[in-house]
Amino acid sequence: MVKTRIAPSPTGDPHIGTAYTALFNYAVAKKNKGKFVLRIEDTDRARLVPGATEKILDSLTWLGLAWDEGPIHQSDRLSLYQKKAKELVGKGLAYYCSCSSERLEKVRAEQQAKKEVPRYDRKCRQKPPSKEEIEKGNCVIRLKVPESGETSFEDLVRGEITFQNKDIDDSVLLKSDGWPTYHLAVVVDDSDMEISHVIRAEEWLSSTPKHILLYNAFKLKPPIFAHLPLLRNPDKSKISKRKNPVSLIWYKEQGYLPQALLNYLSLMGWSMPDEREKFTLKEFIDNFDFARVDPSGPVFDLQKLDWLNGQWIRSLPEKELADRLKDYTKRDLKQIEIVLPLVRERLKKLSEFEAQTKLFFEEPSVDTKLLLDLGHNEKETKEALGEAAKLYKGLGWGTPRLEGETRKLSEKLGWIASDLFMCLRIAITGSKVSPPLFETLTVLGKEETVKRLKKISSLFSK
RNA sequence: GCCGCCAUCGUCUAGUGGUCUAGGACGCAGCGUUCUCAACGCUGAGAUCGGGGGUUCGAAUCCCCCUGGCGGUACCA
Repeated sequence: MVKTRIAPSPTGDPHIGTAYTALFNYAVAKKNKGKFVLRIEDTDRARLVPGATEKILDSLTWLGLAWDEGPIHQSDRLSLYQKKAKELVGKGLAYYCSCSSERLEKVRAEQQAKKEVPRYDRKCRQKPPSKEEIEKGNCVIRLKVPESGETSFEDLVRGEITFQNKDIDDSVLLKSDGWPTYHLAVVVDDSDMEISHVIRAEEWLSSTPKHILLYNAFKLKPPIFAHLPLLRNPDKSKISKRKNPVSLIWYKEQGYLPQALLNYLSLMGWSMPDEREKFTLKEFIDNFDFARVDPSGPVFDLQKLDWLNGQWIRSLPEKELADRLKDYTKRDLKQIEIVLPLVRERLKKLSEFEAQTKLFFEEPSVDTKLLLDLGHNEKETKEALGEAAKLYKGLGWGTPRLEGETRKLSEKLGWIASDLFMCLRIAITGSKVSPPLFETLTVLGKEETVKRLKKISSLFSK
């Protein structure tokens, strides 16, 4: 059975890269009617952030990437890793090391000074620490990497990849605090959980041979590997907080739709056979194929995400959109539904809704200078606003009639129609930019419209 | 430094030896529509396919070298 997993570390806010990797893992699992597992890799006790796990769960749920198993916490499996590490020592495939981090640093510094490759000098591999030292508990367990030969594997994205064993360090498997490193835990867990495809970011590519060596040491069959390209900043470096928003919480707060984010992420290093750019998660799953994954690292482009989000906002059923909007505004569902048709095609992100619709619920402040910039003096402007108020007061409400009558008024006043429209727009919305004027008035209502016009009119002297 | 991965418009990409004087999308510019802004439609600018060698009748596509970018090189993941 196909089984994939997403294995984030709770060391900070849920990361866009986690969503990216999760998406591909999810797709592979679903396409093959397999399972998608969530595992929390919380073995680094120093970097643990309280509450981070919950946020990761929330984010994946928000995205709609539901896991079939988990969340499994590595911290619940501590004794298993310890047992496995000792098992390797017993078989002579790993060894205890008592070197202090100070010594390790010193060795590294010397190697670098001599322009050698910085890596563990294998002191304890030659001369193991004494039983007493081991019992004191300050030792780590290291993998005994073969001194010659090579380790290779087939990557679904990149083909066959080979490393020389002499280039591989004797990595720490079990830290002196008794917790496993990533390398040990990932192999123990992926095999234990019967993960069939390890789909992860490219940054793991160079540690994969260590993992293969571990599978060999345990006499286990390695899973299939696929290393996804790394999302990049505009300067091509690995995507990071400093240069790009990376927190999924930010994307949610901004009002990106999960469908749009997932859709955009699918476009990173992958394309539909027919080059369609807007598609659903289901369509992604149905069409997914590793052969279409491009190994080069794509730059994450917020502008294109914005565009795609706008596309999704416009194509979602109105009811569903209104429902989504509830988290981004103080208005209630009924209010949202009334004004939504007027702003929907102007929205790129849900967070913009509040600012764009404020004028319907609260009287805006109006800068009279904007009105005068239209080329009519105070007297003419006051007259126009007053006449409009008078006209509307006795008028049956509705967009076509409002427009028709306002056009007539512009002739009567001697204004260019578009200038008068702009004048009314500013007086009523406080802005030179708004939804279509008469539709806005229709929704605003006669009473409020007349009230606002009168008020602004009264601001000008005769 | 060493090891590995990668290399088509600014960005995301199509392209798997001939249909490519390289197609689409975002962004940008212009035009149209129009009461503003959007949305929408059309047009345009924008890539001698990183460079150099091969292979071949023929290369963006295959091979080699160079260059460049990125990642790894932790008792972090």
